[in-house]
Amino acid sequence: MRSLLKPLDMPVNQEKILQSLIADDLVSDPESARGRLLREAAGLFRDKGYERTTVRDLAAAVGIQSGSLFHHFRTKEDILKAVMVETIRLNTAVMRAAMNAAGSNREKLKALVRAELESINGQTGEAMAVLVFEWRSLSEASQADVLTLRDIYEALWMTALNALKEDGALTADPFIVRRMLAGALSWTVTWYRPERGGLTLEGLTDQVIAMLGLTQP
Amino acid sequence: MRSLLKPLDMPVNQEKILQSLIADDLVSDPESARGRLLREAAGLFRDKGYERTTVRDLAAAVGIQSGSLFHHFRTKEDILKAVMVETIRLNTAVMRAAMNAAGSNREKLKALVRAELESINGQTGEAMAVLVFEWRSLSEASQADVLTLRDIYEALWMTALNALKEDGALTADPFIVRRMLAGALSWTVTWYRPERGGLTLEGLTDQVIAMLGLTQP
DNA sequence: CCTACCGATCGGTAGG
DNA sequence: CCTACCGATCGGTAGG
Repeated sequence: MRSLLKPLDMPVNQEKILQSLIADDLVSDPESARGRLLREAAGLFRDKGYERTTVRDLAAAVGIQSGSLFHHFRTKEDILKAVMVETIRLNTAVMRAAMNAAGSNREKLKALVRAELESINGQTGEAMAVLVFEWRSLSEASQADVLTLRDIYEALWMTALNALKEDGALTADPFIVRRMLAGALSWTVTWYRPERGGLTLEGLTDQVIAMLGLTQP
Repeated sequence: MRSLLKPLDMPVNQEKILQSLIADDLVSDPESARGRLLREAAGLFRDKGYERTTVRDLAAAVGIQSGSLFHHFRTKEDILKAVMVETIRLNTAVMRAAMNAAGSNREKLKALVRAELESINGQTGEAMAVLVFEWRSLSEASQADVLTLRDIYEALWMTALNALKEDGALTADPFIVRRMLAGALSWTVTWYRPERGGLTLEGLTDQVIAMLGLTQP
């Protein structure tokens, strides 16, 4: 298994990052049977919720019989867990790349905000929403596993926010700021509709940064 | 039916507001059979989710048989809807009182932030969490009804934020600020644990206000 | 508010 | 990956 860290000093390139993760078997190939199922599952879980989505719904979405699902996954819950695990892995890699590509600490934070907004409102948005709204449906054992991955993801944010605090650019507590940002950015999935025109992702990012009231560099 | 607006020019007093709403039949008496069921339902819906909570769970929580539930509510979904409707009614009244009791526009915003944090992390917290996390489980018809009530609630926030914008104290867009605040404040239910010591509700409120970067009055 | 029960649907399995 | 099926559980009802 190659290192998750290796390709990340290159410019942000989601496709390259994805290919690298697939090669390391950290994320399923979206065109494999497993990959397609996980993508459909993310969509269904987000739209109907995990509990309302039946194994028959999942099977129908990829055109197989419900009994055949259990050839790929031991239980329905394993599917939920896989959606979450692969989503965090991909997003951690993307966020790290975005952060490393940025220069100043201020730019690093902006890159994180923008990347998280992109994750939530872009292609992986369904899966990100599942992570937020279906947490309770995960067994405690699975929660613990996913939390380990989430800690790595959150450490990225804390690195950027702590650096800004040390610079004196941030007055509020970095931990609190991150928790508030996590809620605020996740919540955009319920109201932000870029395709309807109006605010662009860049504009939304600027609004978030402006709201944080960082002192000028 | 007396007006929802009448008692709200007096100082904030949750108990008085609750009694007034009960008298007007807008909220169930917490000691009535219906009121007790709704409170238990809110707790179960938050802990297990609406779908995982069975009518047998609900009945057991108030010490009756599952068939008897349908004497009080026509369907399980009606229980979810009632939890949401009564929660918004109560919180709208409480928020309005908090806002009216405040002097400056800046103080009004702070009062709203504090009151919403109290709602989310206090006695009605379970029900507030249900409103956030179980929205999808509500039928479209019920969603429309609840949205009508939520619009009134949100109008309170927009009044306060628009006033600050006109004062020149707020630089960001009021609508965006409210959406971000809605997410950030709701999300506290997942991590903020005042009983563990550390940050008080007042302290948390201050952090939120500081984060908004309002220019000094 | 209880007893007794229903039709439907659920996640999952066996054997190919 | 399919066919055929299972035991369990679900929301809700009838009649008192």
